[in-house]
Amino acid sequence: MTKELAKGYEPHDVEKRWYGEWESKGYFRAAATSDKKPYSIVIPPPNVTGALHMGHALNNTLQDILCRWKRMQGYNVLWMPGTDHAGIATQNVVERQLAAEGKDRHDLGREDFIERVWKWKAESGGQIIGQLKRLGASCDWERERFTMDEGLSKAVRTVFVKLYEDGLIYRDNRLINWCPRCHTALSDIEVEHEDHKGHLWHIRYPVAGEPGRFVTVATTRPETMLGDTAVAVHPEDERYTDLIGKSVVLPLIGREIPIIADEYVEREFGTGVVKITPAHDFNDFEVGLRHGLDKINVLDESGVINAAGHQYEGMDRFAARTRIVAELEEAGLLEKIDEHPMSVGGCYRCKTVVEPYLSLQWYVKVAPLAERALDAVKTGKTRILPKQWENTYYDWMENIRDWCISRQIWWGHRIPAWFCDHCGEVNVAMDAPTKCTKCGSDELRQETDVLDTWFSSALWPFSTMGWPEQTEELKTFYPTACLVTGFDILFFWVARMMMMGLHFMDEVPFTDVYIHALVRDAHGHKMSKSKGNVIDPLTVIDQYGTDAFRFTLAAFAAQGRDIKLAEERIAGYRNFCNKVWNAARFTLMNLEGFDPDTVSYETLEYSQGDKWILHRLNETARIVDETLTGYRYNESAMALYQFTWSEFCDWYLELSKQDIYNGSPERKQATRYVLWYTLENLLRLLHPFMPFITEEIWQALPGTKATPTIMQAPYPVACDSRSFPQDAADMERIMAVIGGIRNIRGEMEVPPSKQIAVILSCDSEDTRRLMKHNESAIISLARVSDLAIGHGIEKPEDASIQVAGDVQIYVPLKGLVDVAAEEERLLKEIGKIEKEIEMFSKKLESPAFVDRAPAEIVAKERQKLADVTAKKLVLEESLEKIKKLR
RNA sequence: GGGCGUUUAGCUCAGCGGGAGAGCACUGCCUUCACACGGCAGGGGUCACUGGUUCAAUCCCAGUAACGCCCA
Repeated sequence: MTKELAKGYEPHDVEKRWYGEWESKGYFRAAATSDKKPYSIVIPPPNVTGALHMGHALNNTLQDILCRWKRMQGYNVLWMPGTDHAGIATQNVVERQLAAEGKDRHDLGREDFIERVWKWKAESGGQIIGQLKRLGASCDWERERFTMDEGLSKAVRTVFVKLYEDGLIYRDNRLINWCPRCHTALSDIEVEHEDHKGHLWHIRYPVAGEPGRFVTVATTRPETMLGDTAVAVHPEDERYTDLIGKSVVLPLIGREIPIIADEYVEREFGTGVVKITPAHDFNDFEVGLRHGLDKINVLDESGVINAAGHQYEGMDRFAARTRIVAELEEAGLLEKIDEHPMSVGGCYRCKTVVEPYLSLQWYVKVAPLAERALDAVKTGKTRILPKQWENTYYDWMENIRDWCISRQIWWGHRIPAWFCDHCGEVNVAMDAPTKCTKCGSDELRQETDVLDTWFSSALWPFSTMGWPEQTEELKTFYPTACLVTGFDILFFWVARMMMMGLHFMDEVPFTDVYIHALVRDAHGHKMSKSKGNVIDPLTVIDQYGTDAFRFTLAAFAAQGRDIKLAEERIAGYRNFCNKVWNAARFTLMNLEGFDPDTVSYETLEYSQGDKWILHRLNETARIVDETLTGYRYNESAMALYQFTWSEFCDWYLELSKQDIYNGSPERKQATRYVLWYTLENLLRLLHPFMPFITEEIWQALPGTKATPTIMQAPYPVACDSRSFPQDAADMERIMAVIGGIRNIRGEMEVPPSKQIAVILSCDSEDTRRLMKHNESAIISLARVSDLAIGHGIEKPEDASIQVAGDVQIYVPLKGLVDVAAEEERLLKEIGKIEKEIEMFSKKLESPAFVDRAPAEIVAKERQKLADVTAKKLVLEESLEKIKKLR
């Protein structure tokens, strides 16, 4: 039954082989209907242009851990995969290709361009799917969706029409954020603000009809003065009271504009006089509305000055700035230039400086939607974890502004609205109407704008399950169990899914939102191509294997903290994989001819060590269950790591050797059973974290398997019948004795090849029996040739001593070491103990502590002090004796 | 300007109201029949600073500083 395993773990072949097997056998498939309890997660759809980066790797590893875990727990698990059409990003990719051919999208025209994008997608889009598979992602690939596939497009149109009919979608001509390179509107959150060193230009505007009199305005954007339609002062600013109602003459242009008073003006800013440019500044736009000012747009869609800019027409906005400043200076109208730090908005796709731009766009009225989304979190229908993010969510939801959803690009869901050229009516419908619903004209033009990419993503939890059709999938899997994501898309995506889910499904889209960290480089910097500090997950996988990488991510995924990915840690977990592998090799080597099917757990007689490892295994299962339930991945990973390495390998495997090699047939059989049992359970516990190596080993284990894959084997649960706290505690006393002997060996530099004689003097009969009962373990793990156990034994004069609980350990030194070394060792040991004694004594001497601390705490401290004092006494006596030997 | 987070061993990070932990790195011994990607033993920390609460603070509270992030 058992197979030979290679000496070291070689991940690549194993990964490829098992992933292919799992996928082809349909183990990732979810049933639309099932008796099992459902558990569903929708993947945050990566951009179809995307390549796997650290963020994806973390995000998807965490989801896969949950899915594999829940699947093993017997749930009907759906992990819904797919990709996002990523409007602007994808259009940019194809436009860059065209540019390389010396063309732009207008050379192709809309239809051909879109066709070209589809072609690009078919050929090179979605490479990330293959990369997710290398990560081991157990998505139900047969259900893979795309935000622009037919079903999802229908969902998008349905939602748009319904929201329009509900009065929650409207058109308006106002200022939006405009990217002069992408030639499209952006929503507020698609603008990334960055601090820049800017300037504050002080410009003199001559007062009309009062030659020689000026007001000085301060501005960070002098070129927009071309569109000024007023200057404003604070109504209570005494410096300018007499000017209110008068006019100034706009320099360079000569247009006369009014001086108005508005409380928006900060008296302390600049000179207290500001220019008002309603078409190019968000605040000025509001002022303009209050005062009925004209809005003069001086830019075209590329950020070039238009005809309204008179002599500056055709100049780029930044060139115009330079020219205007120069000409103002020439005219003696430039008073001064101050340094001025300012925040500049950039397009989140291409980093171009965005322009507040006056245009007619479509909006979603979000206030009513936001209210429900807010309420759902406040009432706990959806939990956001870690909890601190709830406040961020509340803040944003409470201050939310209407969502600009139209984009002037071609790649995306075209807005289902048709304008009647005859009567101007806007017809919004699922499908192209043949005539105007108002006037019956057939002169209809479809809106050319497409929807914000995030509009379709907002529907993802239900559109992927077939909505608006009432499918079995929707019934079974909506709402989903958990959404795993980074905080960077909390607003872009999570908040909007909440709003749309509640509005259209009347239920939250997920009950938990788990927000994970951002992956940074080892120094805490954001990874970016320009900084050259990007670590490519695929390179890591090539180098260390998927399992090691996944385990690293899980171990780093502490809540509420960014991950600084240190490569040494990955190497450390690669070593861990190798350790698991070799533990399995050892176990299999010793299971030759062993058939677990013929052995029953109940009939075997277990040793102290057996019970200890069974107990620890049980505890580990309990901890993993608890921590994973709370999304405390790092704690699960640590518990598994410690158990595997420090307990199973370092102690149990070593303990088992003497029983396997020298034990009675019964002892040998029980040991083989416990080895098999522990390893088999451990593999299942580890599987969600390390899917490949666990499957590879599990398949090699002897015994009949109830399932064809470890993926479907039940996840271990802690049970009281396999909990042996007393035996485990006793075992730990044995381990302490072994530790004591090893300490002497180590400190005295006795090589492992040298066997030593040891005398154990126990303070009680109980302890003596325990030691005696486990003497073979002590002999074998401490490499003892001669072990004497008794109580009240006098310490031989030339022996080295160590104390473990109520056991004194004597190691006769003759021929091993010189007394000086022992003296030094004892002094060191006593030094350590003295510190402890001091601490406990101090505490117990304080009446306040003894009187007010809980009795059990005081008793505990007393016991500790007694133990430590006794130990010190023994060590001191032996130090005296050693000194005499000199 | 508003909000949030972080500060613990040389490095990367856990932890947390009652004797400071892990991995890597470091020192010593060891090619012990699973593993040198290993074993055993060991060194190393006024848990950022200042106050407060408490019998007891690395942990709770307040403030300070440095760094980072988000929003305006």
